[in-house]
Amino acid sequence: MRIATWNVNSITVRRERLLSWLERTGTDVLCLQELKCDTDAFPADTLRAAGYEAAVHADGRWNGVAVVSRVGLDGVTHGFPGCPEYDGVAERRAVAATCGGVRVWSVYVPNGREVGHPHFAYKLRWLAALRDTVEADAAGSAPFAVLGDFNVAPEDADVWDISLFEGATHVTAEERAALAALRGTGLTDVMPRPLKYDRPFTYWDYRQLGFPKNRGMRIDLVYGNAAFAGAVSDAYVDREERKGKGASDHAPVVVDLDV
DNA sequence: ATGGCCTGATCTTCAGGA
Repeated sequence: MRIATWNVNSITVRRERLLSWLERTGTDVLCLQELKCDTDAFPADTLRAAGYEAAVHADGRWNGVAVVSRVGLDGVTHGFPGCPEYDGVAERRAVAATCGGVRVWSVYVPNGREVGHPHFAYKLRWLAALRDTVEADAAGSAPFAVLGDFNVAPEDADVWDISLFEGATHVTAEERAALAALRGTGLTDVMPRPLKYDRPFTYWDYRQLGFPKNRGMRIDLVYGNAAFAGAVSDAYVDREERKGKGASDHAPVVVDLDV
């Protein structure tokens, strides 16, 4: 089974690229983030014609997540209990489904904006609530994974130059501790291989030639339980998809499983 | 990779992204 996660930065703009990419890679299950559309506007019909079902949790301008599968889609869960609100709004940042015997969460962790900003505290609360949500499945014997845009670089090596991140979000001890707590439920960081250079970055800013200069970050992660991680035969970042006009600023992370 | 942001809405200007 080929399973992947991709922050598409607008499903509306990325629709044709997405369809071509699914066909090119033969991906069975795809977790999507930052749809930037209403649930009604999600191209479910187009995907169905290509053989994929979709579980969509989206609310318009920002956020929005989905699980797209051609190997079944059961037990769909929109959001999770105890998910914190921001500014009184329950943002749509998580959706789960069981696809071909593998249970997956597609998550879009809040950005945090700046250290000390209310959004930063929200980000930490959100990760803590996610940890509580996945605890039972992570400890289970069935293959399970949380995939998505975590908006945290787990290690200093996961950004192109750590010296430029002094005081910035995405690399703080608090954010990394929240990720460590999540892993503490029994999840392993499935490290993808880069197709070029030495580190598997998944995001490059649109600005200032970030991609050509490889000023990237590894913030799109696959956290799998023992059954999931033990079945991984390959994992890579598809940086080819970051190239050219009309690319998302994130590249897909692809994982092959022997299940 | 052949370049020095992109997206959607509050819509020609701005918030948010990270």
